[in-house]
Order: sequence, then C-alpha cells, then structure tokens
Amino acid sequence: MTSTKERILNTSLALFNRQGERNVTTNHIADALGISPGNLYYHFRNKGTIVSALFERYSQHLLTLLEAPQGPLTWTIKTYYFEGLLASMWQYRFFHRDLTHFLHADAELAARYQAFVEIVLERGRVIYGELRSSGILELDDEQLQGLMVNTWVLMSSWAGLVHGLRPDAAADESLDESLMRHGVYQIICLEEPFLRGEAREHLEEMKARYRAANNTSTLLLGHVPGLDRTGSE
Amino acid sequence: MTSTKERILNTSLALFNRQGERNVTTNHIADALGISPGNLYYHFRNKGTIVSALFERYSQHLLTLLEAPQGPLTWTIKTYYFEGLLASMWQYRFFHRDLTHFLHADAELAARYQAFVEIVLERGRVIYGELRSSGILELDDEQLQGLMVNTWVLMSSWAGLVHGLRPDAAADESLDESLMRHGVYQIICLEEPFLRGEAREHLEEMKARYRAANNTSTLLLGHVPGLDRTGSE
DNA sequence: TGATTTTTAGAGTAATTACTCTAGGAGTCA
DNA sequence: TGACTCCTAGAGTAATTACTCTAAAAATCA
Repeated sequence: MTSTKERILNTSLALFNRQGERNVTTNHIADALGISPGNLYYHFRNKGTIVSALFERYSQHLLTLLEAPQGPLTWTIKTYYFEGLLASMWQYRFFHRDLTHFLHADAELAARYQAFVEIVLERGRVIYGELRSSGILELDDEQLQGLMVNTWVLMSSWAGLVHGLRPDAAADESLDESLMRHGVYQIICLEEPFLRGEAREHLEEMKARYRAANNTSTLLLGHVPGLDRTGSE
Repeated sequence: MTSTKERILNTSLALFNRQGERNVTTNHIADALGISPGNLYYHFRNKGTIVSALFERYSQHLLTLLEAPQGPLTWTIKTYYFEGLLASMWQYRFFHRDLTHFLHADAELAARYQAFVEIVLERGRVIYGELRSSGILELDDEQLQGLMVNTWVLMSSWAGLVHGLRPDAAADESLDESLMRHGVYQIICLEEPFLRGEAREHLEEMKARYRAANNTSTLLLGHVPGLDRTGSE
C-alpha cells in the first residue's frame, strides 16, 4: 500500500545502512525493489535527492522526539529518552557515516544540517538546564556547554565508531542492541561527575543496566572469541 | 630527492584530506604529481594499497608518539601532549573520515586498525593511570575506562565532526588551528571533574588557552559572520 | 661497453554507474 | 468512449575510473 516513493526510501535506507551509500548504486536499489531504473528516476531525479529525503526524515524524526514535552524530568527518564534518541540515530546510521561527503556534495543539505545541529544542541542544553534547575545536575554554564557538545559528539559518532571496531555489527541484530546500550553507558560516564540527589541514587542501577553483558572493554576492544588478532608485533 | 613512492603517498594524503578519498581518482593523483598512471601503478598495485600505506604511516606516527617515555607527568604536559596527538590525527583526517568504508573494503586493514586501537587505548589508560597515581586524577577503574573511551571517541571523531559543521575548514589553515584547540578544550571538559591538586590550579589557565578566541558555541554552531543560516522555519 | 634491472610514459580497456529516453500501461475524469 | 495525467519498463548511453600492457628511458652493474 505504501507508495513507490516511500518504498524507494525504505529500501535505500536499508541498503545504505547495511552496505554504505557509496557501495549502493541506483540500479541496485531498483533491483532490490523489483522496479526499473527509469521508475526510480521518475520519483527521484538523482541519488542525492534520495539521501536528502532520508535526511529530511531523519531530522524530522529526531526533532519531533526532541520537541516532545516531557513534563517533570528525572535523570532516569532523561536517560531512557537519550536511549531512544540513540536508537533513532542508529536507524539512520548511514548518514553520519558519510556525513562529510554528503555535506561536501550538496551545499543546501549542508545548510540544513547545520541548522539541524543548532536546534539539537539548543534543545539538549534546555534539557540539561532543567535537570540542573531540579538539582539533579550540578555544573556551571560553561561545563553544561562542554557536556552538551561532548554528548553530541558521542551520539553522532557512536554508530560509525562501532562500525569501525566491529564490522560485523551491521549484520548481527543482537549485537546492535548491546552496542547501543554501551553508547548510553558512555553518555552516563559523561554525566556521572555532575550528578546529584535522585540521580546519584539510581546511578549504579543505571550503569548496571547499560553496562554491556560482556564487559565494556571487551566490546569496544573487540576481543571476540574466535576472532584472531593480527599484526602489531 | 624523495622517492616516487614517497611522493605518491604525500600527494595522495594531501588530496585525500582536501577532497576526500572518494573524490580522488588514481589518475588525479598521477596528474597532480606529473607522472603517468602506469608509473603510479608500478609503485602501488591498487588504490587500496595507498590507503593502507598511509594508515601504516599514521599508526606508526601515533604509536611512536604514544610510546615516547615522558618521565614525571604533569597534567599540563599531558595536555600539550594530547594536543600533539590531535594535530597528528588531523594530518591524516581523511582516514577517520572514511574509516568504515576502508575497513569494510579491506579485512586485513580492519584487523590492523583494531589492534592499533587496542594499543592506543591501553597506552591512554596507562597515562591516565599515572596521573591518578600522582594524585592529579581522582577516579576509580571504571571511571577511568569510561573516560578513556570517551576521549578516544572525541579525538577520532573530532576532525570529521569539524568538517561536517564547517565545510570551509579544510581550506582555511588558521581555522584549523582554532578548531584543533577547541578539540583539546573538549578533552579538558571530559577530565575536569576528576582533576585535583596541581591540575586544578592550572585548570582555568588551560581552559583559557584552548577556549577558542571566538567563543566555543560560536565555533561549533557556525554562527559565522557573513554566513547565512538557511531553513528551519 | 653491454647486459640487466628499475622506473617511467602513455595509450588503452573493461567495467561500472548515474542517468536518459521512448513508449506503453493504468487510473481518472468528461 | 476518449483524453489526459500519472506511473512504469527497459534498453541504452556518456562518462568515469581503476587498472593493464607494451615499450622505452634511466639507472645499475659487470
């Protein structure tokens, strides 16, 4: 029932995520859908517009999440909330993976992306600001800004980083889960020193929740059983 | 006097950094050098081996820096030291920019990269461990590990992130300088809550040193004078 | 010097790939 | 029914690009 246009976006997204935009040709996409290249180009005048449309989806999705009013905010809720954000970003991980290339190739997209990041950061500052007002976070304005930037760096790079260290991640769904949790764990590490009151009480519980089953360093360092380590003397 | 092989690597690196590996063809490289494609392929059997050789340079360079004995370590010295690391990473920024693609395309490189990251993280843990022993850093093992991972995420993503937000960065050398300083600043933000003693005394001084002249948010958010902001209502 | 190896040029190619064009089916509306 | 628009197929193409091949210059060596 979904329109061809939608279907093109869906399969493009799936293929981009799995194989990287660079390795997915337009003919590829058409093939995967069982439609003709002509048809594809009827709906999108070039490959870039597909990427651009996917970014639109992505940014809208994220901004909607970010704009949702959330009433009185506890640290625990905020953390679940960030988990959701990270999951959404993971769904569009192809984008951050080749971000530089996309922005270099399309000036208009670059402008949109920049505006997008501004809003995200602003919204993030508001959230952290609320937590501070509630006495959950104790930091000054400058520290808040620093924390915010580092959080964004972490969130926007996490998927790519994971891909780099664990190339198998794209295939294995259960791995995804655990790696996303690790991402949240790292965010908690960022915040931990500033946490007070309610948050401090839940800290250990939350850390345990997001600490990967196989411990953190194992995951990040890729001591995977059955995977040989090569090189370096 | 430098061998053709070296010259190929040098120009490749320059072109890759400036335009992205994806946008640089082998014929391009040959042209830039004023040599024939045949000659280029005499020295490197394919494009991937160029990337691979550049990674070798990069990793050796970084590991050498990391292995350098540094005697009694103060936090200030450590920070200068990290500044140097970040600068070296910036010199090979093309690599982290397309990391996922390279690792996906070359399994052997992936293994080498993984081993490389392991060593870097291990060495980083040692450094932070030393600072802790000296009473400069106050944190437990788990926090140290979390800090280390976040530092690595930041360092390895910073160049790409900067590129994304400020596409003009590649061209403008002075901008590079200031953006690298901002990177160090963000690392300081990561460490700040754990700093004690000597480090606390120098904290403000160091923050001031690495805080961008135009303030932090301006840089990251790209409120550049003369650059129009588009979109988003 | 001549023989041999290393390095280089440069024309060429096979494959890929983003994209076009024409023509025809399918739905809608009069 | 016919006209008109929307959607689709699929063959085709122009351009790019990683890479090959042959032959000759340059360096090395006996």
